[in-house]
Amino acid sequence: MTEELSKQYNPQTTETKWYRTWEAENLFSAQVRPDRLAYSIVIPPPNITGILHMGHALNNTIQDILIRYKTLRGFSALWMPGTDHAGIATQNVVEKALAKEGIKRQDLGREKFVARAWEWKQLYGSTIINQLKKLGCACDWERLRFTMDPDYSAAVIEVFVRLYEKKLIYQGNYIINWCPRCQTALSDEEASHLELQGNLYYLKYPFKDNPQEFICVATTRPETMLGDTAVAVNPKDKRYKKYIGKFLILPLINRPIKIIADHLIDMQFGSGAVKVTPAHDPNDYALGKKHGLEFIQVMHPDGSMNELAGKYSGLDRFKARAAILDDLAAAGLLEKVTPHTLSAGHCYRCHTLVEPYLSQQWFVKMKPLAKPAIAAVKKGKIKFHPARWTKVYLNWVENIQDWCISRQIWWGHRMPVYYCKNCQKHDPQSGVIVSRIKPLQCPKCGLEDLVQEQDVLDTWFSSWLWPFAIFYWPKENAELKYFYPTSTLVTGPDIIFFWVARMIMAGFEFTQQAPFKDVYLHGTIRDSQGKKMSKSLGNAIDPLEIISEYGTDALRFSLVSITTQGQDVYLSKDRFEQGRNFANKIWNASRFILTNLKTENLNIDSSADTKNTKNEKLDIVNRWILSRFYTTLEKVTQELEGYKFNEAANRLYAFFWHEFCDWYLELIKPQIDQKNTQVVMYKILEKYLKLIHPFMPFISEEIWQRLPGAQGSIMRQSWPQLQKQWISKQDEAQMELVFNLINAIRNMRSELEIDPASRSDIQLTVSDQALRLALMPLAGYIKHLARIDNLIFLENYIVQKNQYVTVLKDLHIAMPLEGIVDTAALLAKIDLKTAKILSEIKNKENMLSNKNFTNRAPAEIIQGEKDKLVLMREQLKKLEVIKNGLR
RNA sequence: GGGCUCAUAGCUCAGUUGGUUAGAGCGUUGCGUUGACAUCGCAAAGGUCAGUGGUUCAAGUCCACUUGGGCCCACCA
Repeated sequence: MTEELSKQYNPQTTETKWYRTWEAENLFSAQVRPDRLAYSIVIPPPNITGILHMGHALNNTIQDILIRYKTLRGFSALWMPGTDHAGIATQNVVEKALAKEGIKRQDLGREKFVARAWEWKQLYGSTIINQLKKLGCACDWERLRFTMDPDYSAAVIEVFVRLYEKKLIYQGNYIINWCPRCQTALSDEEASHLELQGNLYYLKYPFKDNPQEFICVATTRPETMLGDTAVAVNPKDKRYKKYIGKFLILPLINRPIKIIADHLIDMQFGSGAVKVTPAHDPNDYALGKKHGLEFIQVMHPDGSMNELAGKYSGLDRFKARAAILDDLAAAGLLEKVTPHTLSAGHCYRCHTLVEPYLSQQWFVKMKPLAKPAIAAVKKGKIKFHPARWTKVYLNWVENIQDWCISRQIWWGHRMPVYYCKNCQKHDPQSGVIVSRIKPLQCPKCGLEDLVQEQDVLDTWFSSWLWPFAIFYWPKENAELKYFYPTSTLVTGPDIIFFWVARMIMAGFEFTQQAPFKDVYLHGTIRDSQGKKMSKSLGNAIDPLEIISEYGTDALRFSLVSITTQGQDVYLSKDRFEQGRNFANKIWNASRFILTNLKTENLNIDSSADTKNTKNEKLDIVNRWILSRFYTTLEKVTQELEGYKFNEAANRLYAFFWHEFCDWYLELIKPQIDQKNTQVVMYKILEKYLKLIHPFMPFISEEIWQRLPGAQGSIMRQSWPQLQKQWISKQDEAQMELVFNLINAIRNMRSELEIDPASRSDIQLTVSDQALRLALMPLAGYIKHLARIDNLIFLENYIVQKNQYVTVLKDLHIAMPLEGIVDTAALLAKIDLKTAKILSEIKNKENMLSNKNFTNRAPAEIIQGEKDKLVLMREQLKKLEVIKNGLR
């Protein structure tokens, strides 16, 4: 070793060094290689406004594990990176920045505003990309895409035009979710329903021909009453039957409205009479259409009341509500107010209460697109992991509603729709032109008076093309052919509807294929209270802070080790200590191995473990660790293939710490210069580094580079081959017994409070001859780790005074007592053990005397139970003997 | 209203198709020694597996219900 290794692992210097090297050496780049199988993942593109949070950290760590693992397994593994323009989110951020300068977006105008947004994107849009690099992500950065790249935008336009031509896109006047703050339409998915503590207001509407009499209606949104155009009752309702067809006077506005009948009205709810506001409520809209009612809109897009709201015009909707209630109360028309919980949509970007609003928007007809997306999942062409999400997905796709895709913002893909002003004079519909490129003149009238649609497309209308548009679809090309369909999608269940389902639909519609085979859905990261971790709640643990405090590998390992498949993650900061300590453990074990390695011992090529026939040349300790290593390799491989990342991580942790370090390295210390031991020790470390590399890329590379046999980056190595011939249950069982023996002796010493520095003598009685002969060669190990001077093997136990004896299966471990010993305390302990064994024996006896059990249980289970009983009885007998010895 | 999910050691959680005496990390207690590691080692304490009932030779594991968390979907105004 030319360089001293420090006592502690220092992640900071290591991480930046290796990430730079990997980038410089182009190790993230995946090529189209016909000689290899392709494995590909497209990143869920983070918003350009995004800042790395724990959700990203988990999501991208999992993807990185898959990519690094598949690369080691010999796939041409591509991780496609990119960012999302995030229409509303980005527009809001840019507007906020402008507000600091005292500018509104309207002051700038569309063009200048969009220019400012691009500027913002250039400045801050890759923040998250740099943060992903700190996480160690092995993305092919040269292929970085953005949802508003020119090619990508062309794909979006292409898709719009194709759907329009198939009549799957239409324009119409409907009630949509409107965010009065963002001043744009939202899709149903973008309006997240939150429970609100509100009131049910009972309003009295007087009859037109008899103003002394009233019908009472119940509403949660009294301000919309200004737009009422009817009152509806159930035709079967005896209370109101006689009034159907009569007129009421809408208070405050004094407009006559008709009483209509519809069996959709629930007689039980409220007063049984419903005010109908077709322009401000989706149900009322349907009623309005059905009964030919007038649609009166009383609100501006910003949520304030408009000129049709009479004296309330100009008031914000909530102020208008208060004023209207006051006025109704003053007029004696507010019958009562009862508390009422309701759930109402809130803008998923700014959390403002969404207003159902009648407006002209563009929609995608989803039912035809859903068909193949349903079939593919049902047939298992696409699999969800964990499978329970399949049901959630299917439930949504099978009940899919049309998708409102137009947004009244400026940042995004402007719709490829043009209006001919001339044609629209005669008929609004005939003036609509949908075209891939801006037409110079109207194809119908030939005039050049064309304007482009102001609206942009929903951000998700570009994201749903991600898996193929990222590969320059619709252009035919080698990448698309080779890497698409992609292999695995890794994301959170919160965007199954927004994104996953729509990608599946787009995949089938535009490429006739499923865009991916597996969908792995990880849990949501929550704080220790179970709340979703988010910046706005102030409960977030910043991954970058964890990286600088504990290291990236520690962050990654800790996160993954607590992510049970699909289960939410409750996180507190101290979890990351485990990862940091583990990295340090790997570091120090490697340091120990490397400083004790005699390179001349290593004929790397003729490594002992690859030859099946040389078994007997290795002693059991080396055979044992090889057996354990290959068992670990086999299981970890299975677990990674099955997306059980936490199980793989915890297995790797337990193997390295408790088997390799705690037992193996301690056992071999006295024989560390022995050639076979050197080879095995080195080989295990070398292979282990590859297994841990997907989880902890930095430390594994750092140590890898210090191995005498290392050539090139660990990223370019291959996953170890499983050598089943090394897996030996017999060797494992024998070592297990040695460990139990050592533990028992340590335990005795601890119980007897023997000075740790001193050494003891042990008489070990093993009646089974074969076992005795097997254990005798291992005496050296036992003496070494249990701190024993003289270890004497006996065939038959002889009761002796002044001995402390423990029973382990059918072994007797006897230790001479020296000095003053609290015999009473030892006896008490033995009594406790005796009592425990007695009750267990009783249980077993009951079990075995039960004919139902002996008749029905499998033979090997019964035999196992019998063996146990025999062993227990032996133990009991021995405990009795020991007791007598102590007295 | 429908659906999903969770309840196991003081805390955070594992526990594969039912089959040893139910595990880990952290925390706690005691002791610190062996040719890497105090971000460490050794030992110990700590559990009626939320409750009730059922299926079974056998239930933490399967079923039903109950209680208490969390989440999603749905147009009762």
